[in-house]
This record gives sequence, C-alpha cells and structure tokens, in this order.
Amino acid sequence: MQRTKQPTMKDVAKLAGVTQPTVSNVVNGSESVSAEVRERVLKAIEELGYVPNALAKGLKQQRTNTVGLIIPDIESGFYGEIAKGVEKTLRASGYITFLCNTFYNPDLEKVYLNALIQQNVAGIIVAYPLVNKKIYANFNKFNIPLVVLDDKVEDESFTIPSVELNNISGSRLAVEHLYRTGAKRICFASEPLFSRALQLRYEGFRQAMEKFELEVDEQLILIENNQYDKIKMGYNLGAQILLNDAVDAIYASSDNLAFGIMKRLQEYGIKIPEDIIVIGYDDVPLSELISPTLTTVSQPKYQMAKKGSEILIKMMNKEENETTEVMYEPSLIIRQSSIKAVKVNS
Amino acid sequence: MQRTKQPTMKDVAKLAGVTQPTVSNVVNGSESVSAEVRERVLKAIEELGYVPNALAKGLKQQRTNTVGLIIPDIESGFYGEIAKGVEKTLRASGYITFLCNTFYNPDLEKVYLNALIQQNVAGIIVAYPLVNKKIYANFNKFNIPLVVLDDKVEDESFTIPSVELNNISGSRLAVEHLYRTGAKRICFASEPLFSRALQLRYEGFRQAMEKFELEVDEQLILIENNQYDKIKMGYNLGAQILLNDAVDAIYASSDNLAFGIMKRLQEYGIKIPEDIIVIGYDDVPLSELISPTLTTVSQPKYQMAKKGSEILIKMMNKEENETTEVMYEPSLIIRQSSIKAVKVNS
DNA sequence: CTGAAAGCGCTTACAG
DNA sequence: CTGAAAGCGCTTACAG
Repeated sequence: MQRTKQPTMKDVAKLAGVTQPTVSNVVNGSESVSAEVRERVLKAIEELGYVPNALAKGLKQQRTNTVGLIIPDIESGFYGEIAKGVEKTLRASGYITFLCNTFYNPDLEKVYLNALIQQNVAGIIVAYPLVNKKIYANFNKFNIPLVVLDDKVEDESFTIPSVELNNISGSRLAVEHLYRTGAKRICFASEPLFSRALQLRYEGFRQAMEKFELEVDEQLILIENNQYDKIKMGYNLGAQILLNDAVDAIYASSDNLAFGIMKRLQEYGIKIPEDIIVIGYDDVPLSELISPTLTTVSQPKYQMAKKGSEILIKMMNKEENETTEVMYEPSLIIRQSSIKAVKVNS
Repeated sequence: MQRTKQPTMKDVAKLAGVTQPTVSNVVNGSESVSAEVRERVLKAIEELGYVPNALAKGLKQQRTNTVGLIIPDIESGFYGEIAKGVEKTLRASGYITFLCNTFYNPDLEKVYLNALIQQNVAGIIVAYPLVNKKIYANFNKFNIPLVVLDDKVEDESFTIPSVELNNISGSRLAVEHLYRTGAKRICFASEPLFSRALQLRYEGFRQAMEKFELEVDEQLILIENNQYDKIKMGYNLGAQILLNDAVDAIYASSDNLAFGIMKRLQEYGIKIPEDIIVIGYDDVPLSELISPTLTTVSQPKYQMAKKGSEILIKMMNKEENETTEVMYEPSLIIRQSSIKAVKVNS
C-alpha cells in the first residue's frame, strides 16, 4: 500500500512552466491569467491528475467546506429523512457533511463537538435537543455558525437560529380529528418530555382537549420516565393501556411509539380502528406501510432539513446576520388507523 | 459573527513560557517532557481553551482521521443500520465519518469520490455496488484504503477487501423453507440484477429449486428492468403477480420489495400467508412491525458494517496488507408471512 | 530534556 | 498579466 505521492500545485507549475501561485489562480479563477497560460496549466493538471488539497486550502483560508450534522439515531425513519435533506442541500452548495450519531449520549455529544471544532467545520446543524445543554454555550464560545432543528434554544446571552414545527397546532389537529370521530376517552402516550417539542405537544394536547370540551382523564396520560427504544416503549405503554377499559382513542407523541402500541394491542386481539383509534406523530415512511396504515401528524421533515441547511449556508457565507426563527405548520394525514368502516346508507 | 481568533500552540507556548514544539510534545505525548513543564503547558491549554487544529496536523502528517462512507440511500432501513455500524466502529477508533449519499447517481458518486480525495480521507467504505464501475480504478490510482460491503470487485489489476453475505445460501434457506411449507408454484420477484449480490440470489434460487426438485415456471420469474423506489416497484410487481393464478409463494429479493408486494396483494383481499406465502430478504427493522410480520433472510448488517470498518482501520494503520475477503452466512427469520395456521389434532 | 529550523500545500497581498 | 515572499498551525528530525 505504498501511497504514491500526490502531485501538488508545485508539480503542475513545473510541468506548465509557470509559478505555483499562477496555478492557484487558474484553479480558483481568482486573478486573471492569459488564455495561453491557463490552457498550459489546465493541460498539466489533466496530465498529472492533480487534485487540490482541501486541508492546505482550509488551513490557509481559515475556512473549510465541511459541516457537522449532529443527530441521535440515523437508523430511525425520522432522522434518516432529515439527514438526507441536510446532506443533499449542503452538497448542492459544495459542502460535505460529517455524520455525528450520538445515540442521545451526552458524552458522545461532547466528543463530537470537539472533533468538529478540531476539523474547523464551517458550520453545524443540530437536529434534536441535545441532552447536554452546556454544549450550546460552547458553540457560542467558538463562534461556529449553528442551526438547530426541532428545538429552540433560549438563553439570555445568545440566540440560535432554529427551524421548528408548530407542535401546539399539531396536537390541535390530532385532538380535533379524534373529536370528530366521536372519541371521548382519549389517551395521551409519550416518551419522556425531555424536549421543548414534546412539552409543546403535551401542552397542545391539553389546550385542545379543553377547547373541544373533552375531559382529560389523568389515568390516561401515560408519559414514560426513561428514554429508550421508542418501539419497545410503545409496546410497554400498550400493556398499560390494556389495563384501562373504555379507551376510545390513543394519541401517541411519535409514530414509532404508536407502532409499538399497535403491536401490543393487536397481539391482544384489539382491532384498530374498530375498537381503538390510534394517531401518531411524524409521518415516518413506515406509517403508510404498517397495517392498518397510521393516521399521523405530518412534519415536513425534508423541507425543515432543507430550510435549516439554507439558513446555515447563508450564515457560513456571512450573507445574513440576523437570527432567524422559522416555524412550519404540521398537517394531518388521515389513514386507516382512525377511520372506522363507513356505513353506507342506501 | 466576528470569529474570535482561536488560540494556537504558539499562544499556549507563550503563556506557559516554553516553545511551541514543546506544546506539541505535551499534546501528543510524542517526546518526553518534564512533569513540571507538562503541568504548566496543560494549565495554559485549559486556560486558553486551546483545541488542536486537525487541518494543520493532517497537512503536516499527510494523514487525517477522516473516512468517507459512500451509500445510496441513508433513509432506507438497510443502509441506516450499515451507517450506524460504520460510524460507531470508526468513531471508537478516533475516526470521523463523511456521509456521502449518492441516490445511486453515478455523477454524484464521482463528485463524492473527488471531494473525499480533496479532503485527504484516510480511507473509504463503499456500502453498495457503485453504479459507476470506473470509480474503483480511481481508488486504486489514488491508493486510498478501501473496503467494499455487499459486493466484490473483481479486476485482474487489483483486488479490494470485501465483506459480503453468502447469497447463494440465502436463497437456499428461503427455498428450503418454502419447500417445507409445501409450496410448489414459487414466484421470484426482484429489482434489476444490477449487483453481484442480486445475481447470486437469483442463481441461488435456481440452484435451490433444482435441488428440491421444484419446477421453475419462467412466467413466475419477475425481474424489473429499471431501478426505482423498491416499495413502489414491489407494488407494481404485485399487480403482475395478481395476473397469475395459482401462485403458492413469493420470494422477494429484498424486504422493501416484499412490503410493496404485500400491500398490493392485501388490497386485493389476498390473505398472507393463508393464500400466498411471502419471504423477503435483509431483515430490515420494519419487517417485524408490518402485519403480517415478514419471514426473511437475515443479513448480519451491523456485524458486516463493523467487520468492514475494522478491516479498513487495520489498512489505515498499515497493520495488515493482505487483501481480505470475508463472507457472512445468512439466517432465516421465520415470521407470520410464511406460517399457515397450525391445525391442532386432538 | 529543551529549542531552533524546515516544511506540509496552499492563498494572498504586493512588486514588477 | 506574472513572479517572489510570507504565513496558515502544526510535526518532526536534529542540535544542544
């Protein structure tokens, strides 16, 4: 595995009979070069198979074309789509993305932040509420352009551009739909409310229940205490739900949670939607494949990822200085899990 | 967005009253430094919040701690798990991963390869058979350590370490299981056989059919001509299957394909497994959530990703020079889609 | 054990 | 329009 020495601008210059800075000018189009010289240089580049060294360029310019994407779980449908949107948008503007998968581990969050700083990334996108909140202050200290997705960081000393979903109206959509189906006894099932987004979903749920004059049964507010695999969590919550008789409908704070719940209910012979209606949140790809297909509050994930990336790109280009806060509106995707068989009247 | 100048080793050296190379020695533990000096330096590092510059280090050392991961679709369950395994394994050895999502686009494959070369990555993992086969020669030319997952590149002029699944025995497991259920008329449904892996699945299917003395009906060999979304493709293939009466079982070359097929069959009131048995390939997370849960040939994806990463790490460390070819054995995960209700005899 | 020097591959003024 | 020079932040011999 003898690595052959890569040709440098110096080698190109020698072959083309010019100086090395002239090669630099040709490559970057920075200063005007006579057509004749340009051609000689391009030919030499071609001949040697010269490829610029991004490290040297970055070191000199004090600026790179790399960006860090911090997400908790690349395998989940939700973050997979986010990653795709971010990566594609950044790539189109010439940036290349470091994948930082933290598994919600605060130590790893720290490790990654450190690694990204060492790499002199031009910017960072954080796609979930970091467990280790102290890290936000670090971003500020190192002055790295940062955009937060699905969260908003509030601190008196600094503000961070964010792209979020209107989670209050997401819950309103869900409850309104349940109200229309005639459901009375509605269960709210959720992972721990560790993020702003989840807190708002819960708050929105209570607000909407009040608005539609539905009674909240505190027995039916099922919020887990510990964070772990959401599908398993749903499966466990499903067991709790089985203990309650007379539940009409379940509003789960994420699709994955809903999948676990449905699995458990179905194992016990409960029919969805005939016996119990289920609504999820996120609209991950799976939700239209599972049986019954899942009614869910849809987040425009790809749009949000794209928008966040665009904001970051502007920041990295210093095009825009003001702090931006974008909020998207959710929509309700109605599928089988909430539509009881229609009775046809002749 | 005034970026405050980051402290350098020079700044640390000045504060600690030593020279800059001494700081380097302390940071890297490369040469012995007196305990007293070390302490002074560490205190200065702490005080200034010094973080090493990976670009400068990489430039000087002609070696980085970055690796490129080239995958076609991060959103799919299969590659999501691969990405997770790769990223985690490399991270544990101090490498940080560039995510290169190609969407099976040969131009993007080229663009990414170029970007990775510019970044001076220490190595590259390719997790699928590249569409643009010429690229493999480029890797060789630039002498970048490379490992291929789920494929094997055969060229007289060079060999590339690979981690694959034994796809012949995967098909044997599937057909054997179908044989045992009593299925006679077996349909083979697949995306285009653009990769070695898929070709071997097909070959393995024919071999196994012969072995179990099952007749292959060429009408039931459904191989798509164009590559597109696999679930949609399965949905379309499902329509073709409906045209054939008397199909006992379907062996789909991937789970996603099977999902699409099942969706179509179920829409037409066909019961799985009562009417038709379905077997998939890959064991993506979804396959145990869908209803009925899907019997499938399981690939040890995480293991394969981990093994491939470990091989790459050794190559990058120049620990091992020989070309490695690893082959994993698949296993059959039997779920509802192939188990007809058991008749209990009293 | 410590310090002075060279150089990795570039970009960026600046002089001609 | 072209060339000589400095320097980005490090590592790595090498001399003391």
